[in-house]
Amino acid sequence: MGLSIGQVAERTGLSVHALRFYEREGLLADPVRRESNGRRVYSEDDVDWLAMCIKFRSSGMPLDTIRRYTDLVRQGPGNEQDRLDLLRGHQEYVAAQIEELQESLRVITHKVSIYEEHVAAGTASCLWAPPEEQSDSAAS
Amino acid sequence: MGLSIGQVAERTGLSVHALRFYEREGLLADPVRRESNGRRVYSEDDVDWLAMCIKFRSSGMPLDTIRRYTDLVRQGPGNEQDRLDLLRGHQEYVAAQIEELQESLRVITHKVSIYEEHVAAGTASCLWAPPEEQSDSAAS
DNA sequence: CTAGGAGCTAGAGCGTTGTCTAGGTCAAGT
DNA sequence: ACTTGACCTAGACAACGCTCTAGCTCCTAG
Repeated sequence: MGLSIGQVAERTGLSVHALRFYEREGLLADPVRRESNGRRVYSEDDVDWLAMCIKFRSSGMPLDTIRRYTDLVRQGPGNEQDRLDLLRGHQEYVAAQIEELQESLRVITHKVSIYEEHVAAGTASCLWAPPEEQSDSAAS
Repeated sequence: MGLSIGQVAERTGLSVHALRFYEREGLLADPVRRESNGRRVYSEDDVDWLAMCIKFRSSGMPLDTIRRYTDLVRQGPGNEQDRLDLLRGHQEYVAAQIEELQESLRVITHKVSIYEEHVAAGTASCLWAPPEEQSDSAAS
């Protein structure tokens, strides 16, 4: 039931350093319990919470915003609208990111296909215009 | 035909500081020309190249990698395979990012919908379990 | 003639997100 | 008894990607 920081590091993929750092930054919903000797004891709930933080982080939510969300949760019931606003904001942000990446991917894939032809044609490269940037801007 | 740094900043969205920074970092395919008085003169090609750099950056390519790509282009024809490898690597990276973001978006959207019900039900929030993290991990 | 604005270089500073070090405690194994 | 390994705190350091400052030169408009 109680997990050491090392165990939590192992299952979350965060380093023990990062775990302590996240705690200092106030990203844990409730203060981590301690053994008599001062060592941290994490619960499964803590791990679940951390997993959520990691999802937030990996989708580009700044630690600062995670902290604000955490604060709302820590304050308890009554601010669900605020949490919802925050989540919706991030939802839109992630959706926008996906859009942008898809657009970038199209561009990159286009460049890749041009180089593929180019390379497949072997020495064809030597036939291209010497001013490289021109051939390249033609490629993009 | 020749653009000042301010004009380029305006059309690329980069700051003049960032433009000089990029140049110092070797991200420009060819050295920017200068007026007699030392001021930079950019060509349309430079702007195109910068636009490509921005696409790379916004899709998560580190400046370092952009520099490597730039170096390849600067070296001229003959290394198309290397360029292709680099582009393919980034292509995969972007695709993976999109996947991850889509997964995150699903999770977030799920949380949002739970809070929406929650909020729509008005004071229903008060009916939920006081230990917030539990209700929340239930929500995720 | 002078003030403003844009540009220049070199280099310092900064926000974010960790990572690492120093110096120490504690428990278990040999 | 001693070593090893996990853990602790406080705080220094680092990578990345800019951003800003200081101190200067130009050009143009009033």
